[in-house]
Amino acid sequence: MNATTPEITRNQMEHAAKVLKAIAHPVKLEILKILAAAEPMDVTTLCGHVGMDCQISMMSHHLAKMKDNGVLTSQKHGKQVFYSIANRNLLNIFNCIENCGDA
Amino acid sequence: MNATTPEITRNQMEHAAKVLKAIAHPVKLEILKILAAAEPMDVTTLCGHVGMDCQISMMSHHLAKMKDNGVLTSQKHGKQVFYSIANRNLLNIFNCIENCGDA
DNA sequence: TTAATATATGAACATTTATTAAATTGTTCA
DNA sequence: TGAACAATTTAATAAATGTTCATATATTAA
Repeated sequence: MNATTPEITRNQMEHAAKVLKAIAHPVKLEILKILAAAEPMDVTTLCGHVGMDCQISMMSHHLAKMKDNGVLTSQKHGKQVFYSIANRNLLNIFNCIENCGDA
Repeated sequence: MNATTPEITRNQMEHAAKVLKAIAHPVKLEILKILAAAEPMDVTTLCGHVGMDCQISMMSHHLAKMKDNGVLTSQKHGKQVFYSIANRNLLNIFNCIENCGDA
């Protein structure tokens, strides 16, 4: 341990970077925002909210990555899979960014 | 304008995604954290704080991208260029992520 | 069992990002 | 001027991402 930046934090940084990478995409942010307002939601409905150019396959890829990185959770009911936000604390990210936009 | 997600937000999402992409990297997050504690700072000093595996050229690339996306600002003094955080509001991101890590 | 629906997966491709080395610009000082 | 230093730029390459299409799995209904 020296006086500069402690080594320990490196792992935290790597984890944080993974989480951020898992949401640093317009569609993924929109998924978060939609779920923030109405969660849980199934893939097809979610796709409808995202817009006309939405494809289920693409949605599925995005959702899988977000789930893999601990951003979302899922629950199966019949043929449908419902997604939720794993930790709503993450939603504060929107505040951070909004305030930065035009400052 | 329909009842689902308003079109307007798309631009905001795209902007937010750009900002997030510009920091979603362990070294970039570390740069932010170092500057948060002692800003402004020149490139060589910053590189020293990041660690032994730091190369000036790499640092310069990271800094350029962060500056291009409005995350950092820079000011030249003599031979050195000092970087600062454009909007310290963004630092709240660390809180969001820390609280999400192991929840 | 077959058909229909919901979602996931895998391959292929284009695009973007990260890393490194080499060359370049700009500044200060002798 | 020219040597020394700080930082940027460019180019080359490797690696990761995003998108689309085709296919596969799972569930339900007929």
